[in-house]
Amino acid sequence: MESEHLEILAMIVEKGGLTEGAEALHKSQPSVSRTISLLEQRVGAALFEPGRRPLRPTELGASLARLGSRIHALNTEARQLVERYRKGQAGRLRIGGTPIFMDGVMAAMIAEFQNHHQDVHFEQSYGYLETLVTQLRNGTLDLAILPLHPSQIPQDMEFISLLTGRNVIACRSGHPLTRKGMITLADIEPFPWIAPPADSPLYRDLQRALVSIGVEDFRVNFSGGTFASIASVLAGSDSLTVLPYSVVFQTRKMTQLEALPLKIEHPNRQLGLLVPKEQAAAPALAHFKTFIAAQCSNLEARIQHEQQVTRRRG
Amino acid sequence: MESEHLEILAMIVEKGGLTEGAEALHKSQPSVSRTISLLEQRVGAALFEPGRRPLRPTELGASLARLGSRIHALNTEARQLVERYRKGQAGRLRIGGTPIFMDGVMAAMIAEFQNHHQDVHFEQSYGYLETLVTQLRNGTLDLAILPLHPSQIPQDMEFISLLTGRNVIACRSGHPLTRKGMITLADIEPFPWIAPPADSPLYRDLQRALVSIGVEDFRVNFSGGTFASIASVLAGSDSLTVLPYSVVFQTRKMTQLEALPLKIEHPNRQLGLLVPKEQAAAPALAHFKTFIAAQCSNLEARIQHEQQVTRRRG
DNA sequence: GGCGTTATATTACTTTGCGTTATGAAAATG
DNA sequence: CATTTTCATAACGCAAAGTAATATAACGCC
Repeated sequence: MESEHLEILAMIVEKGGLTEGAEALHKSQPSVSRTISLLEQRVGAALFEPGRRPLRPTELGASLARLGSRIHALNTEARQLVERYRKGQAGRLRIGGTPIFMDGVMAAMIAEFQNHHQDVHFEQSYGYLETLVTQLRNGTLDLAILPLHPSQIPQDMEFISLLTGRNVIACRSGHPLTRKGMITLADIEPFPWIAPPADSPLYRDLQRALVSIGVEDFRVNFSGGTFASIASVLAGSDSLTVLPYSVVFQTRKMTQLEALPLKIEHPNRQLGLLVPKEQAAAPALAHFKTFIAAQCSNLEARIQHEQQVTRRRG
Repeated sequence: MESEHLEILAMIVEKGGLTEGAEALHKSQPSVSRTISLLEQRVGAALFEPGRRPLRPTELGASLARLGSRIHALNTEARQLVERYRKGQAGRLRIGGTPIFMDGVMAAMIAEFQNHHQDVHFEQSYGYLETLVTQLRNGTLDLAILPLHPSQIPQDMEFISLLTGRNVIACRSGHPLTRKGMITLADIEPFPWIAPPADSPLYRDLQRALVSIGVEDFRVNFSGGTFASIASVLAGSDSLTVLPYSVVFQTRKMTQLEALPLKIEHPNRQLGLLVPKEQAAAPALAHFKTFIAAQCSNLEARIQHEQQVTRRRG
């Protein structure tokens, strides 16, 4: 017994006649007539009362029609799912990236994206360049978010630059150092440092940044945590750390952080979005890419604007 | 998008491969392979990760497979329904008959039948010869239960005789008359009568029976009710009425009734089962017919047996 | 009851798609 | 790197579904 036939039966019963049913199914009347004949033959019993003009189903016919109707509903659901998937309104995006930036900037943007695309399901994970590229290649990840130097972009990948990778020294708002105009090496010296995970690019950034401003020896009193723990420790102490400015800017209200007005060496990298150069990417991915690009462009503009204001004031 | 294809997809995902899936579906591997290709083409997206040997579904493929699996479950349900219908274990039987006999004898037998055929649904109604035959003819009834004289059997109907239509005078057990050996006309005279609905054959039976034993004028103190109300009134008073003996016999424990040992004229009729001479009757009907015939034959035997015992004693 | 209208069944024929076997290609396995 | 396993493709026959044209049956209406 074919599901298709049950659906046809259901439509005929619903519409109350072969002719109307055939019309609703965009088929000819003889076609559905024969389908019913075939079905009756296979079932071995009449599905419609014989010799009745307003074609009325038998009990068995009505029961089968109910099942057919439920099958049809599921089929419709499948069609709608495909439709939404095609439009990028449904599906699954597996996104991986460097922990601090994912937590500090992307999470909020993903939330905003889901306000417009409710049925897109995100699977977020963390990682650095090598693992991310591997995962992108073997298809366990749909896109990666990470800081990258142009020379590091793999041949088989597309990199969309989102934000300049500028780092800053971050501290709690109200930190003693924020009250000073010019900050010297000696001013910084007393405060302990929070370090990101030792295998992260940000950790190397921290080292190089401190070297660049002359700090040779620094005391680390917290390391290895995620952004949430770093932010908490930072907000509850006078510790310092190095963070992407975008992260500080985006989360400063919630985390009570601010950036010290101290130029530190920043690596020549761009925070951006890495995806395989595939043709068969999930439709939702395209939407997400343009959405994130727009959000980050907006964020960059707000950062620029604030810097101009600060410069004028200072 | 065809439900059939979704079912195939579901099976492949469930079994974890084209080969196993094809086997489970009793099809060849190339066949299901092409079905999936076609489905992917129509959907416009990959349903399985490309270039993977233990064929793994994509997110979309898995979602569609879940729907396909539910469709398959419904299809299976439909097949099982048909199967049970064929075996007479499912379906609907619309049964109509004369009220007293339906309530007094048939209802208990239907209950017993349903112990063996749980999914057979009964729609019971009441009526007399004319309406019943009409309903059988226009297909709003599957079978009728009624008393019938052989000459009354319509040409296009089959009549299965179940019980002799013998009537008795019924009263509550413990009624004053039950203590007498021989009952005379004068004994009966003081008691009021309960009459069945005036349009019922039983009402005419009552009249003729009383005339036959010489009662010319009788007092009716209750009429028109169903068997339940007749039985209640009978049990709660010293009234008399005329009932088929099978009804009294079958329900005497529950209703506290008994029959007076008084021969009354009984019409030359058989209580039986009337069905149209159709070829396409519901399979459950055949089962029901033989079941009821057996039950009634059994009932008749028990009645016969009791009569012999009573005769010997008296 | 005969008659027109309407709905369904039937017929004849074409096309589509599903089934098969045989065979090739690609990925995993050792 | 060879072997095995698993999937994709090709070629072809057949069942079934599509069509238009037409016959037939049920219903309603004088």
